[in-house]
Amino acid sequence: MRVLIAEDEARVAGDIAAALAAGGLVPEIVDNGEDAWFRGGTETYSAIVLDLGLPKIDGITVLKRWRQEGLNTPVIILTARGSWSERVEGIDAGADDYLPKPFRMEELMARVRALIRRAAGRAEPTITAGPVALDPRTSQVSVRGIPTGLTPLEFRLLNYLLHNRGRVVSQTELSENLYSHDSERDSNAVEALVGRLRRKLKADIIETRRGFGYIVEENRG
Amino acid sequence: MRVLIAEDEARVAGDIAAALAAGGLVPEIVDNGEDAWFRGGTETYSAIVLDLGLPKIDGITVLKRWRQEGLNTPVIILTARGSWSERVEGIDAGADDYLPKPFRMEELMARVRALIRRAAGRAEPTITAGPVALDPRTSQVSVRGIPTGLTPLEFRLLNYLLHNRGRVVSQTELSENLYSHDSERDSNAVEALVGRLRRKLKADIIETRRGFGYIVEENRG
DNA sequence: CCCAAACTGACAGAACGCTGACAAGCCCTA
DNA sequence: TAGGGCTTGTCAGCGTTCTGTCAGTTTGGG
Repeated sequence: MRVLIAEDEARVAGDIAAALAAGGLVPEIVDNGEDAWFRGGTETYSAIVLDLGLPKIDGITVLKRWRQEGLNTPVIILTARGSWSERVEGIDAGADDYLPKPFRMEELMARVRALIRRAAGRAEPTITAGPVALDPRTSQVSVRGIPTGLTPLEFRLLNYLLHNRGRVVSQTELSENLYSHDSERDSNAVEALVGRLRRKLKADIIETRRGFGYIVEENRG
Repeated sequence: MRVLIAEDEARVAGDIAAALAAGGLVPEIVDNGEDAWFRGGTETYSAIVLDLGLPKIDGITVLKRWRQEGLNTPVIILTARGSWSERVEGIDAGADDYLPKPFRMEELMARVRALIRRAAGRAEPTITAGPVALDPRTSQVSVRGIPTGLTPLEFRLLNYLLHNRGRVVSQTELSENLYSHDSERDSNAVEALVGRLRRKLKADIIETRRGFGYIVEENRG
């Protein structure tokens, strides 16, 4: 049971890590938003403890990106004392719970455990678009019921598009979200990727909006 | 600013209504889940206060149905004291905020106000003029409800005109805003562009002010 | 009636996106 | 460590679509 701790104050992070470890969990610490985003998006954690005041990328932004990418790991955010707006914003951005600072360690532990327990029971519904079904739990994609093997990158692309159904997603947005950063200019990597994905999903669910980007239409049967 | 209160205990409902009214909001009370679902789905409210323990249909179910129907009014749920699972369930079901009972009335007021403010911030983004509707979120334009495919430049032109409704926009202003740099003198690119756009939007929303420029009249009715 | 401004259709060069081929990088196995 | 398979970025060629320009026509104000 790995738990990601995104907290820039080393002492606080250390305390949380110690408490979690004492509870049988495996803590990992990052101290800035960029690392948090990357680690959270690429590794698998049972839960994430996210401080909102992070260097480089702010916590809310990190959370929003995760949710947009389809990450559904339970996230508990640590908010400044009495900052009500932060809490609402956090919940809007997809936080599962929040804890105002300062807090007692036992309380954090209780909530983290509760989240993990819940997440274990929670069945994330598969996302579908036409004949394509994506199951985030097993990372499996099937077309007309037939399991289809996708490469990791293809899967991330499809996942992102499905989580943003009904919206035109530009190539820049895609490359920003699929690759950690330093988007290469003048590269047709995304085009090639889309082409490969289309060939594997025989279904024609990804439309091109020339000059705008790609779109998966909202559920049509 | 109407607010729906779904709460079966008459005294509590009355208290909330009084507090909201004192805050300049217009409260409406329903005392069971069925009415809540119906009223919430058919009337327009700025926010909804939803007790989870309702007769006939349980609050979580009502909330889930609303969200499924696409209702995106902010909802704040009232949960039983210390019932952690209810809160998580509520958020999963689409609640924007929760408040454990018992609560101080000021706190409820603060949260309702925060939600309304937030909702106002994410104002409905589609801009309309006559039968033409432009949705920046999806980069889609529809005329009389029929999606209409525009090229990137046509889209930018329409977008600019709609953002400047009721004002005459000169050709130079347009070419300065549509093209990144040095507008060509002696070119009728803009005229050609306007012509193409007009043909696609069968509607006659772009008027010519000979010698001055173009204008899209302010929405009336 | 005159003339400039605006419109329209045709056209060609530019921009865009798709595809197949290839190669570099990576992981696994022998 | 070498080799094979898989993944993914790059490149070049191709067809499609977009868009500026031109030429000819229409419109509208004075």
